[in-house]
Amino acid sequence: MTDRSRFRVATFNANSLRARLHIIIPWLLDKQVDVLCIQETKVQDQDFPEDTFEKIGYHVVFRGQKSYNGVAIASRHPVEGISFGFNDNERLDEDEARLIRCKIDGIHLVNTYVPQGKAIDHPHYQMKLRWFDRLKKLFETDYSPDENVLWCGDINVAPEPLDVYAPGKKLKHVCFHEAIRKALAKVREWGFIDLFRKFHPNAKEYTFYDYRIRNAVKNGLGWRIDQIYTSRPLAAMALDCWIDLEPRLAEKPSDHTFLVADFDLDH
DNA sequence: ATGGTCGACTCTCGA
Repeated sequence: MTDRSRFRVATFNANSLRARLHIIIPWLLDKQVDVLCIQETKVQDQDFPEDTFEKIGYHVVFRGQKSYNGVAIASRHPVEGISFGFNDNERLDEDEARLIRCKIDGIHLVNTYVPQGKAIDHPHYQMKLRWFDRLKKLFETDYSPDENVLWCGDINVAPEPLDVYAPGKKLKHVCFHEAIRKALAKVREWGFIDLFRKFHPNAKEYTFYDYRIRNAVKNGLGWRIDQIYTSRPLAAMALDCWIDLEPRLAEKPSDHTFLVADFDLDH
């Protein structure tokens, strides 16, 4: 896996980028990652640790806000066509800190931090439902399923019962409620392949473990709410997709893990 | 598992 055609992409909800640099920087170097999509950076642009990434050979593009949200993409390859948020007429300021797009090595990348939604009877849940509708429109208007498109990030939805522990008890949870799973399914209908599921159809593996649950990893009390989706042509070039628990097992852990995918861009 | 822990920032909110 050292040939030039190998392309490794990862996604990570940092829950404060600056608080996770001790995990992210060594990991990028150790795992030879080409592109890392980051969510919940929780850092304003003027305070972004750009030098830390530049020093290890990564370009980084980002948009953040104080305390909440924030997205970034770190890349060893040149980054083109950077944009933030949606282009529709429902624009919210925070959308720019939740959706970042660019093109790297001929691959169209969309990195999202989907709103969590709070509770199914809260206005934020309606906003979350609309967010997926807007995302579906964005893919329909700006991309073709024939292109190499990769959409990843903290999707904040477990797509299927297999993707959350005790699914029967999560039916009213904003990350598993029927309406939100249907909204996500409609975006997926654009032509996306869920890469983790492509390679691990029956795996009960999760990308997020709540801090508040003791021994959550050991007891399998997690959620697969971070995902990497690709168009069919790009999925055909995928070699594997897996969850790296390193951030969750670190001495000063994160609640999310790394989700990684490898591609052979020559095939 | 049926509670609780982090991170950012004021002290309580968001996840």
